[in-house]
Amino acid sequence: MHYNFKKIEEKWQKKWQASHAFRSQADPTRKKYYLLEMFPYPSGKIHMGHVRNYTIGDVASRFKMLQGYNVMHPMGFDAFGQPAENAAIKNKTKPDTWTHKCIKEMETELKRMGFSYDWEREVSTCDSDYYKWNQWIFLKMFERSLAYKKASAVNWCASCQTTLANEEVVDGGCWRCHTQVEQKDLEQWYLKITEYRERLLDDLSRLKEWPQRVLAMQNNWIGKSSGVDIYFHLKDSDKVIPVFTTRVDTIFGATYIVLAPEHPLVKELIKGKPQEKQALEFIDKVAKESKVVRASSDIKKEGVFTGSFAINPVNNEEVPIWIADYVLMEYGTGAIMAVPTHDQRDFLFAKEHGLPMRVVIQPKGSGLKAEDLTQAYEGDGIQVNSGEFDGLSNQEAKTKIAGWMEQKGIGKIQTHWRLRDWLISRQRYWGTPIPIIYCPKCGIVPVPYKDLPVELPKDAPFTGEGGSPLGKVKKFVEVKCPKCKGASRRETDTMATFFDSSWYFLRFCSPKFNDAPFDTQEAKYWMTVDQYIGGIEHAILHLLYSRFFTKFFQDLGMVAFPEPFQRLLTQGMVLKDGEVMSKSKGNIVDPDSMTKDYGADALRLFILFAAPPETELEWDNRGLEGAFKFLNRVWRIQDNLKDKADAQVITALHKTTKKVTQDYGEFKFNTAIASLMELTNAIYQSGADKEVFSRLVITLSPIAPHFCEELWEILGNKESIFKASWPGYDPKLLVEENVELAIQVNGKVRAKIEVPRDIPDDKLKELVLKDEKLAPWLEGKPLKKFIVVPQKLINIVI
RNA sequence: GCGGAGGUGGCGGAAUGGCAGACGCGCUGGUCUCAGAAGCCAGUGUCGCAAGACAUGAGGGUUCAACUCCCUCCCUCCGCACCA
Repeated sequence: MHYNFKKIEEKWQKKWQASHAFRSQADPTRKKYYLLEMFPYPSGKIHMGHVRNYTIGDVASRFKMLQGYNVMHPMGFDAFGQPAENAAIKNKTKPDTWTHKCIKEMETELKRMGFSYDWEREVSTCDSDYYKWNQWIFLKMFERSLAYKKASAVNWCASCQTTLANEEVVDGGCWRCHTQVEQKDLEQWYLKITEYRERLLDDLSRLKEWPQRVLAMQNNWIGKSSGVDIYFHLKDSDKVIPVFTTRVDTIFGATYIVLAPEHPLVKELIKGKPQEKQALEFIDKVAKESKVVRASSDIKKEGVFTGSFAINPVNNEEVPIWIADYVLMEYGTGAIMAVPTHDQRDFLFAKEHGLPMRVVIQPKGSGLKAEDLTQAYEGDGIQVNSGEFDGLSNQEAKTKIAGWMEQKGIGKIQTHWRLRDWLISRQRYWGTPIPIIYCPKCGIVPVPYKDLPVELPKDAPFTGEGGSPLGKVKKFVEVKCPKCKGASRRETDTMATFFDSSWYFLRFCSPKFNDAPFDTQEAKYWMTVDQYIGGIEHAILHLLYSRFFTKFFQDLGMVAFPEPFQRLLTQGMVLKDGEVMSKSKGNIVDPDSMTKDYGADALRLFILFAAPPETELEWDNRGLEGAFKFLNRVWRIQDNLKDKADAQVITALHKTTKKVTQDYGEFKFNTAIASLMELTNAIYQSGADKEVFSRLVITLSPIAPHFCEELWEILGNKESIFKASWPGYDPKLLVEENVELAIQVNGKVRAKIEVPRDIPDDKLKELVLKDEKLAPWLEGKPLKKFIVVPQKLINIVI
């Protein structure tokens, strides 16, 4: 017979709810711990990824609780977004109705897992008392010119019928539906995240408890590169083409320059030249290629001559101006100087089109000749053919040439960034309305703060055709201008949902606060988030935006810290048969059905035991059964308690307590569980008393909370186990009187010996050398060394 | 190409200079039972009857001692990328 998990889990879930067991309140006399897991999109059902994410968080949270911290562990819903609209169209319902139904269902499933959330702090981003503050933040940004509107080529997903931020384009496709993204010219709202790029980059160094790879990805994404803008004058006019380079040391080897086909000067350069027709054809061809195709054609470098020339400002040489597909308009200045001898791409292009080459960097101890090169030399060396800079090391020359060019006004030290401003307009209904009014007289007018929230009309028509439903709601669109009271039109785009999630961790500090997005006093106590847990897929998007918002609040004087998340854990994915679980693959394991068969505690135990939190986890039904078996094994201990446990078991208990305490703190739950299993095995060998069993139950409780509450009660305790305190361990009890040492001869184990723990080395040596098992190995050979590693092993070198 | 994480039994994984494979799954045997299930006990890296030999992606090195440190290389996954 197994323990009655169904009854026990329901019982304790009810008790926790009734007693507000996980309610959290600011208390300056206690040390706080803010534990947060990335809140879910309310699809209606939780999946194994959620279970894993939230179980890791729950164990950490309950462990901190037992250690006496004032823990805040909130949960909410990232409730705006497209799936609600799609569901509304499909099921002929409203996004609002559908979302709230899903939230209810998901709450139920989360509660069934026994997670220790403070539900009184719950927020849903689709409620107007949440999104009102999105609008408030937007207006604050607008006042500071951090929110602005501009016309530009934007990423457009034809399937989702909306624009996308750069961060939302993955491999040239929409992050949601993978449809190839098109470029479209539109006027859209942006947030000036680029104004924070320097701080976003520099402060990465503060994030010492973030995974390296997340830091690396953000660093990559922000993409700072330092170099020099060099001004090339056109030969036949006074126009200037700036080119950007990080290798200014190679400027004397620049034998031609290349523009991106989209470069604004190109049309002028080719006008009336014999090459005009050919060039236009080429530009047209490149324009038709998608970004993906253009990036993938990495062998052949195609291009045409414009017929025009420019002047290299360092030596007044005439250099031809080419157009090529390998130069990108969106990076640097959209134009490069080409140094075929010292850049592989330029080398290939120059070979292809017979362009001149000149060596300007000579590697130490060799004599490179341009005509002998089979590839570009991109390493360090000594400057040659570089005028007054000859003989310098190229690294030294880099600084000197840059300074010299600035002085002569022919170049400027420049930094280029990959990060672009954040496009937040979405042509969708189910999101936060952008609080802007367009007045024919006054232009762009922000909605006054007193008029917030701009509520989403609940009765928008959902047909799935003809653009955003918001545009069809007359009473929403047609408004009076707040300034001149004239007839005006309301913005019908909504905000990207990543806006909503960029500050929810602050809202949790004071979820019902009415005067601002959050109560600065509450935030002062609770923030920063001590531990944040979520999927690696948010390494850039959500985590970058949240960092940006936090810095903005810092500038508003609302928070005093630059970074929101102290420590970050990115949990690995849950796989089935080596693949990500997905509907299309039909390999989904539903957590809810697993809890029905084995209970939430067994599911929690298995998911933590099967792999360390950061690595991928292969789902294994038999592993889950094993976890259930272990719980039953622990359950049966209560039937055979004796009056006093053996010294052996006491030692095992203290060892386990030490190990579990350490491992929980470091999120090594798999080895913590292994240690608890070892203790259980030891108890099966020689029995436990009530004290030993009680401590086992407490140390297991963060992982299997319902199960342990029940045993705790059976053991005669009146209060919840989570009111108990975390057991310590006695270092004196960790060591046994006798220890077994391995005896190695030349590094190979040949015998074992049991000796008193503090035997002196000379006694030990005497004892060991007498050991008859070693005789065959030692016979007649002189002893060179006798190494003792205390309480572990002995190595005899002969 | 740049950056990050990895490569250990049949499987998930443990060990961060000190007895490789903890713990679990699976498998084998025993016990209990009329029988089965569950439970409990024992065994289980490979080769070998054994003594023993060989084993942590490959090869080299440092060390009394290397999964762990150093060098050379291979492979897998992830992010960025004709980034000038």
